[in-house]
Amino acid sequence: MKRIADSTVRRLSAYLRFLEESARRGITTISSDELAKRGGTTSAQVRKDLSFFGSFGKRGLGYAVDELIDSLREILGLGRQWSVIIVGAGKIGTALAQYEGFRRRGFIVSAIYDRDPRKVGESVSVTGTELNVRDIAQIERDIARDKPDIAVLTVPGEDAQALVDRLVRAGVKAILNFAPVQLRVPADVALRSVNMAMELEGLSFALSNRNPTAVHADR
Amino acid sequence: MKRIADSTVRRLSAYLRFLEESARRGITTISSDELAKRGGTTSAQVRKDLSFFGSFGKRGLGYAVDELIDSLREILGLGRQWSVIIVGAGKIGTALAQYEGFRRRGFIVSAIYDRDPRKVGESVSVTGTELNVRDIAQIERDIARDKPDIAVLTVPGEDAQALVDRLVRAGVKAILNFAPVQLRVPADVALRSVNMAMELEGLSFALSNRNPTAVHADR
DNA sequence: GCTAACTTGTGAAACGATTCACAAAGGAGC
DNA sequence: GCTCCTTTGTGAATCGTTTCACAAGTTAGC
Repeated sequence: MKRIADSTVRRLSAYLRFLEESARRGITTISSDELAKRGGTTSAQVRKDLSFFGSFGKRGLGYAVDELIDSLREILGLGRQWSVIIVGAGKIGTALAQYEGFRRRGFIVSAIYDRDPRKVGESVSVTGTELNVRDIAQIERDIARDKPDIAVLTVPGEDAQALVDRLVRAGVKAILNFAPVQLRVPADVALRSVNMAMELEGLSFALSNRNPTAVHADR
Repeated sequence: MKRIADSTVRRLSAYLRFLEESARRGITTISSDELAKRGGTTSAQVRKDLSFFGSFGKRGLGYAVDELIDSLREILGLGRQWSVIIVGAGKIGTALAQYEGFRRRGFIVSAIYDRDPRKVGESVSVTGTELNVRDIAQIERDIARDKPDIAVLTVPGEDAQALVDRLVRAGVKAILNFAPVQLRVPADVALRSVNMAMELEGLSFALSNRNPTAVHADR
């Protein structure tokens, strides 16, 4: 029961994406080396990543594309649909709600919230349907009733930690945070943060230090 | 000079954010331990991170908040303004253009592009001003003339690599990618990627494997 | 059935990042 | 000036991840 590194999980996602593309092109078999080239890593890394979960290849031959896709989807928990709520109906929140890539991968946006009374009741078109913005005041009740799997947080930084605390208390076990702050959650809650200001600062640093520091990081 | 790890740069951003908050609250001095608590790390880590760039504290006392803010801004290259172009005027591109956090930190959106003729010419309100969506066809000419520092890529995955190649050929040295694909750039171009599908898959994995029993056992 | 060509799966080695632990330095009280 | 308390800066130890290197399994050709 080994702990799987975050970087490993990210690479598995990348492999899956490339495998799906390969399948669409009719490729049926692929080697760890081909997979590595496209994922920007090495064949040993690919094999090591997969070896945490079992052995999926055939020596001398490589991996069966369709089988490996199935295995990776299983490993990543993509064999089912996940329901997602979006907390914060600002520009980014509504843009995410409308991003069809989510639905395509099984992440279904089931509700969107804001605390601004002027926004509550407004209609947001989510791929395939329409959702009305709900009042954040009712979020605890809704969570108790609907048991969403994942909350996406797109509120101003000042409000983020207080909202996370409410979400966690209400029983949310996975949060994707877009607010530009460092959040604290209990150990049993999964948290990922996307901090665009931080990414831009990373680029700023790279541009300012264009010495040997070959910053070429695509996680 | 030693190569600075990506994780270090991210933490420096986090320290800076917390320091700015502390300054607003009137705190003038801070220890590595306080800084660590808030950044979710350890005091030794904080001191090590800073030690790559010099020695900024006073033994027995800690760090002067204002001085450390200045030093970090200098290190991260935030002592100047950076001009940013946004490539792709879809939902996410326009949402980012309007995100005022960028401007506040010195990242000025100077142009936004799309290839859809119906979008070209449309007006997008960027904090403080208005920008007209330009035709991607003219992006090489514009880059040669305006020399933007950073390009933010918010186009569909299928188009992303081809566009990156054009941007790189035109002389762009830093790219922030939002397309859900693994991009290749030359070593002298800084690249950061934000892949929301990958983040959601990371949460999916965490939710699926949270009874840490099923994950791997044998050998 | 044998050989050659290939590719996986995996211990071991190398590498890189984090944490430890402590000497050095600054401030406060007397 | 001396002692005590605090906190930095940093070499050394530790820990975790990546890369190496090779035995073992698979296919193809003859």
